[in-house]
Amino acid sequence: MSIRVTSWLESLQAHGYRLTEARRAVVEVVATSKRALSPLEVYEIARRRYPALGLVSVYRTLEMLSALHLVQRVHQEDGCNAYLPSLEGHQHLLICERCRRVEYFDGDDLEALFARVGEQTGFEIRSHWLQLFGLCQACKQAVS
Amino acid sequence: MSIRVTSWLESLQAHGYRLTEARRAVVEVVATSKRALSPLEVYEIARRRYPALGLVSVYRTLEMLSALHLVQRVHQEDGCNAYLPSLEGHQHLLICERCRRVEYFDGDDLEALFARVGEQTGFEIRSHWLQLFGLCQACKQAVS
DNA sequence: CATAGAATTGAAAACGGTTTTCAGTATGAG
DNA sequence: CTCATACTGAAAACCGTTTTCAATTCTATG
Ligand SMILES: [Mn+2]
Ligand SMILES: [Mn+2]
Ligand SMILES: [Zn+2]
Ligand SMILES: [Zn+2]
Repeated sequence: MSIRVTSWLESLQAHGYRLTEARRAVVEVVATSKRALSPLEVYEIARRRYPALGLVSVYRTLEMLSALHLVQRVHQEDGCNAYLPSLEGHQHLLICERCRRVEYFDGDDLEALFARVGEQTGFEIRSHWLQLFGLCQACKQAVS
Repeated sequence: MSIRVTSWLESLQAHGYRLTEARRAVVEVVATSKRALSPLEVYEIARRRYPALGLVSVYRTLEMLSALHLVQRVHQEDGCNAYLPSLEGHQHLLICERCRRVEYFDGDDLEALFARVGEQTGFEIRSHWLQLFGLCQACKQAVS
């Protein structure tokens, strides 16, 4: 059992949620995924372990995990309904346009840019998204 | 009549589309907006000029304008169905979280970051999104 | 371990934004 | 002006998501 699965289940419990088979199945799928999954994809995969699972429970569990900042929604040109484990703290995503595999990175240094843009526009800047798109190593070879 | 309205209408015509009242109404609203507008918002505003307008035509016109790269879809935490005029070339958005007003900026220098992340992950980086969120001058005062 | 009450479940219905269908209309080339 | 056809709006269909609800499952407590 992945450490992340255990830790998510403990988090749910610590926030007063009960541990049920439906939640366990959803958590196991999402917490161990290396790619962004839509609710329907989560449903189809999780049902292999727990066939009685309902799609509604996938939505409800994703909403909880989202409120606890354990998952985040990923936006792409071709859809904005995929979810991914959130790492600790602020980080950015690099997404494979072909297979949806995701890598995390940080180390952007945009403070100077924010200051300049804030000054020029009069905006108070509160947050930002920086997301890269491309092809992962496997898909790069598959395509060429 | 705004230069951008004229230019969009010419673009549509140049690509073989007919100029109709419905299209004119939609183009006039979207091309002159300083804020990202949802199809329904476009519909409601455009109907003040052309009451016979159907919501379907808003969708159809937005799709054309999008294919011609004259508008772009804007993604936000609370929804991804708003459209905005696209400026020439690559640029980034700064969006007011309260009123959706948008400013454009460029001058990001992220090439070094892309090179480093590409190297570390093995990805071929093809594009990126950089979007800032905050409060515009007017909303900053209204909130405080 | 047994109980009881509340949280949770999945099925079905409802919802809301978007797309398709279709018969009538307006556009623009000739 | 005429005519073929691109385009229209209304209505229906569609599809992902949310709500409703009666039945079931947890878990705190004895
Ligand atoms: Mn950052
Ligand atoms: Mn850029
Ligand atoms: Zn989005
Ligand atoms: Zn504002």
